[in-house]
Amino acid sequence: MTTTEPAEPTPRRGRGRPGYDQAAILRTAVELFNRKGYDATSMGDLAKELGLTKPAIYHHVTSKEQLLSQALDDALDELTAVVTAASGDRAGATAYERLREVLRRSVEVLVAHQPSVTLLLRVRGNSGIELAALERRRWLDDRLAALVADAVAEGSLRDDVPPTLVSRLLFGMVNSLVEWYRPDGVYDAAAVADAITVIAFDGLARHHA
Amino acid sequence: MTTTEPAEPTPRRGRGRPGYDQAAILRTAVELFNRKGYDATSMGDLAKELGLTKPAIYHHVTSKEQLLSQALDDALDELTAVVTAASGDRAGATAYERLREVLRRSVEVLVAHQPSVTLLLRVRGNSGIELAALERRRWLDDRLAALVADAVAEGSLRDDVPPTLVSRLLFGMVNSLVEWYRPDGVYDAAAVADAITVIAFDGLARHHA
DNA sequence: CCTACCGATCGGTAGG
DNA sequence: CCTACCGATCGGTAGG
Repeated sequence: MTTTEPAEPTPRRGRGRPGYDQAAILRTAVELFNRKGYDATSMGDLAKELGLTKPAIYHHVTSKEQLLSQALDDALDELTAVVTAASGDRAGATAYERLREVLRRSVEVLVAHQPSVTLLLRVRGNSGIELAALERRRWLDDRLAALVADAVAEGSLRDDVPPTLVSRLLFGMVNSLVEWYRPDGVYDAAAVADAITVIAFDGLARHHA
Repeated sequence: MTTTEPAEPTPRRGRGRPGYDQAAILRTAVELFNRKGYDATSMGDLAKELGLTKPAIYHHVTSKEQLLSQALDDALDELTAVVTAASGDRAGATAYERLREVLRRSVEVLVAHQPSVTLLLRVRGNSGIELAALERRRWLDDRLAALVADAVAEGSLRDDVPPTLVSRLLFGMVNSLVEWYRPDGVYDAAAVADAITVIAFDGLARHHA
């Protein structure tokens, strides 16, 4: 199990206790949620990780679910921005170009917001908050499927594979990022986006009919 | 939330109670684990789903973790068989052919054993059983990465994308199956395997340099 | 009266 | 298989 240092306390404003703010607690909470799972993470675990007592956390945060909700909103807001920017035909951009763009920007979001997106992709719908997040996710998936269908319709993508299947697999590949990508590793977001684009559009095979 | 009927009780052996056996309880348990998450599923939930009391379950099963362990073993045994069959060069088969084969057979396993594989792919390492499963998974991933590297080395796959990245993305795409594939849907295992193979090796783009 | 907490414990529920 | 429970721990809150 990886040892993780809690998010840095905000720079001390003079004398007194370290003083976490809401954002720092959220970062540590999301990291724990992803490492152990949301349900398996107790507020006591979070307190220990932060070097606080459990009641002290409630000085900054109203509930465990609020932490989940904020992380899910962060991920969903970012992904929604990407999909919205790529949906609807912008001046002169083909569906194919917009699909490439949404793939590239999705990878950037997954890399820049990996903790919250990871949490989002693991939501099961166990509460109202989770169900609402799943509904927003479905909206995103529908937009992406429509974009793929548009690219097939305009003739830039092959039409011998069902567009819905292509959409699932394409973004399944992108989403798998959260399971293995490490920001301190050898690949940056651009390298991953390039690899995905090459695989998806040009294929890996060197010689084929 | 989807309503799910519990696994059918084994055919009654005459008079008396329905009489679940271990396998039927395991099926229902795994289905619940996947729907709500392992930690969020209580043995009471499982009892209600089966129409039994909580203690009655322990007549058939020794612990909640045992149910998890059996499901993980099922998934890992199946995937290991696929990878073992494809690893090491069999008579006359190129790495490229073996890679295509392992992709196709992986899809078949994911479809035929979706519940247990889904559970496997969500394991976080929260217990000894989970850590052992993660170790077996890592072994599989290493074998798959080696197979991709072999295919690049023999010249059948393009070498301008890092093989480790290709391996991650390829099996990320395959593994995403567990998140959306429905056995009662329009696509069978062969259709999905074909789509993955086409995307991965030939690419989606219709015209490219 | 503020902030940033603490020690102790609440009502419920977990797996067994 | 059920009724009746256990040791422990859950998320959250009391007064100070």
